Amino acid sequence: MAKKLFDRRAVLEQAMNLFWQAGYGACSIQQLSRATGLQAGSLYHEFGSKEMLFREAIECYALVSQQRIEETLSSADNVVEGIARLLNLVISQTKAGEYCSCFLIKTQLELSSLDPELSALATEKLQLNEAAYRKGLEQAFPPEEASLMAKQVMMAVFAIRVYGYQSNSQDVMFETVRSMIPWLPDNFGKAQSS
Amino acid sequence: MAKKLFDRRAVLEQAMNLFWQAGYGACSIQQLSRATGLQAGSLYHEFGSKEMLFREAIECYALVSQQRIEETLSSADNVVEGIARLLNLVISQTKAGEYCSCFLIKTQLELSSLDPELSALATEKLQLNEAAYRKGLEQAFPPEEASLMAKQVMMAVFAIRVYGYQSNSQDVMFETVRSMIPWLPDNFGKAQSS
DNA sequence: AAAGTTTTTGAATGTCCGCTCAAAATATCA
DNA sequence: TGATATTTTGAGCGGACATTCAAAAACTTT
Repeated sequence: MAKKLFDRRAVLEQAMNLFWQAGYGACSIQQLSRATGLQAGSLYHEFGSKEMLFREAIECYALVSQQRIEETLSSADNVVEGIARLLNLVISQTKAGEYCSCFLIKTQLELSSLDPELSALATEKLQLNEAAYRKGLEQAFPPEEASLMAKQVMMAVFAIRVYGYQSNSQDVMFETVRSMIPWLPDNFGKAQSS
Repeated sequence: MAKKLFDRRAVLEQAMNLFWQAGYGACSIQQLSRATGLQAGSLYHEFGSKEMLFREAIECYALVSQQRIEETLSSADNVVEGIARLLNLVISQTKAGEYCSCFLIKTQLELSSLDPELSALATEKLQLNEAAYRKGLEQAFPPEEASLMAKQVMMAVFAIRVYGYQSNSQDVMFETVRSMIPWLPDNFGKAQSS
């Protein structure tokens, strides 16, 4: 049996980046072919359809975010420090040259009317993120409080992901987030980044 | 000279609703034709191109939001009450059957790569919203504080507009927003709606 | 009612879309 | 090396897209 000549994971990541940047609808098979180095036929042979490729791209993106949250929270001195570090990261990504928000949020908004099922997939993945925050927080706070705090974090992330298009000044966002989530450490936005 | 047979404003609003729901890319001229009752040729005769129609739709949406903010803030007992009322509205819209977030936010995210100019137009309009909040707040707070508070409001609105896809329970959002913006009135989310 | 002007129509145009498939290339196995 | 299995190719398919434009309709003015 002939072996595949490409690295499936690398191809998937290229496709993911393109979908993330351009959106599902605006991303043509030809563009995907160019970006991945695979011909159209090969893409279909490997992934089945544009939609199935997109689903895998979403899964890939969601897995990475989920792991980043879990690892950061468990490796930090305490949960609150970990969350501060994560928010720090989200804010710092805002100043990237080709800023393109969050793949899951973009998908949710783009496809809510056109393809509710795909939109719902993105929603599910975001809920997993929230659950990861909550789980971490429950190790230091009572369940009720942890749940509220997790929602605060999610909403702060959403706010940053959208506000990132408005302002190129991170300082403003640090200050705003700090005042919106009063339980962040005192040094939030003032010390190291990442 | 023959008179036009349609109500330009009504046509524009129908087009705006379709663009708002489906997005720029996913909205075909044929759909717009069906929704507005005008044939493709008439749409081009009147608006020039799909993009120009879209620009007018954005202007229309932005004008309405701007006016709602200004009127609500100036007619309320005090600015903080007015802002509470506006946040109340944004949260309550979340439970609408065909929830579709905010036209400006969706445009910003959809077109940031594909058509930066249109995306920037949406960004400008959102900045006008923030300016309206700030202007209102400056009547009761020092400029520095008013500016921070306006940013808090914007970020809360962004958060709600995105979180609206996650949860069908408004209570959660009321509580979260209240804890994120501590200066809201005590009855926020507990008294009347609208 | 006739002439003049603008609006409205909707078929036609060329482009790009997602997707298919027979043929060619390539790898593995006997 | 030859037989077999899998992957890769890329031209080609029908359809949907934004846009155009000559002709028809509708309205205003004379």
